[in-house]
Amino acid sequence: MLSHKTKYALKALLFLAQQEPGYIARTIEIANTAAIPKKFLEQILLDLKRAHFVGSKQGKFGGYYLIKSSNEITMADIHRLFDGAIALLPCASLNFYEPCSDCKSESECALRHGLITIREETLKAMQGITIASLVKK
Amino acid sequence: MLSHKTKYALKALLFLAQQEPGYIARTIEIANTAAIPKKFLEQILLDLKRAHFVGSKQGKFGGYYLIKSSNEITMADIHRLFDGAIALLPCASLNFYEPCSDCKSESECALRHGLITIREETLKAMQGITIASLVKK
DNA sequence: TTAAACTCTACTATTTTTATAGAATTAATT
DNA sequence: AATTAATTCTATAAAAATAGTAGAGTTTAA
Repeated sequence: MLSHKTKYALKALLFLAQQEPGYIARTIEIANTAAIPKKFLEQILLDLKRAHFVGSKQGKFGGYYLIKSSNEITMADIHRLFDGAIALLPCASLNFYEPCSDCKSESECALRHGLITIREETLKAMQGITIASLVKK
Repeated sequence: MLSHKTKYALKALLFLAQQEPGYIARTIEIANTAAIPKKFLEQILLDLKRAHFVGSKQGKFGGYYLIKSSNEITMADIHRLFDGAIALLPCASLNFYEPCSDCKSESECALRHGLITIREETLKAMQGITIASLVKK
């Protein structure tokens, strides 16, 4: 399941993607439209900025805007940024790999093979969904 | 990501599936082999029993055994039992459906469509992995 | 100089997860 | 009947993660 943080991030990106090119949206505007607690959204937008999905303009009349094309931002990207691994266990993860402490031999682990298959399919699906594809529907 | 509970449940089922037909395994035996805290495993086995995946024999020489064929127990089943919905949000879930409180119109929700697509693919993959298929590898 | 915005760090409250404890019950054996 | 060894059940506790809040600092336009 997605955390609220990831859900809020997606809603914020969706909002930004629907604005005119060049438009700078204030946090409060996004918060009100997308029903997100404002102070919580501030942190999320800052994280999105640090990950180079959005840009910001400071000071009066400042705000946020997309700097990455909405068809290059996938569900997988945002999930990984806020909720971490797509895989069901770290041992089956590409970006958040960690060996299991209780696993004797990884290559002989019965579970891992199945989890890798599931991760491959889920990742494929999540990479197929972009902010742009969501806006279009 | 899977909770420890779900991971432990899968390891316990994997253990049971690898025993001779008719064999009754004690909790402590499963716990030691699969590296699961014994008291935690007791709860898990009880849940698996209530969900009719395993049966139990009480008293001396009692224990647990599979009552469902290992090729009829899928990753999706066990995930749902312990970790709940496969979908990324309740509004996109089949078995744990709940409307979003902050969503005006579900049919117009941009996010939901994508989440349903992802759930369909993930579910398909998870239903394709069974305890039997894991044991075989 | 003021107003309005983002930036940053710290904190707190809540919920969920991960166990642990211990008494009660059941059944086989002696 | 007593003993032993197992499951069953409820309650509790400790730890971690999540969700949200507070407030001071910085930046920029007017």
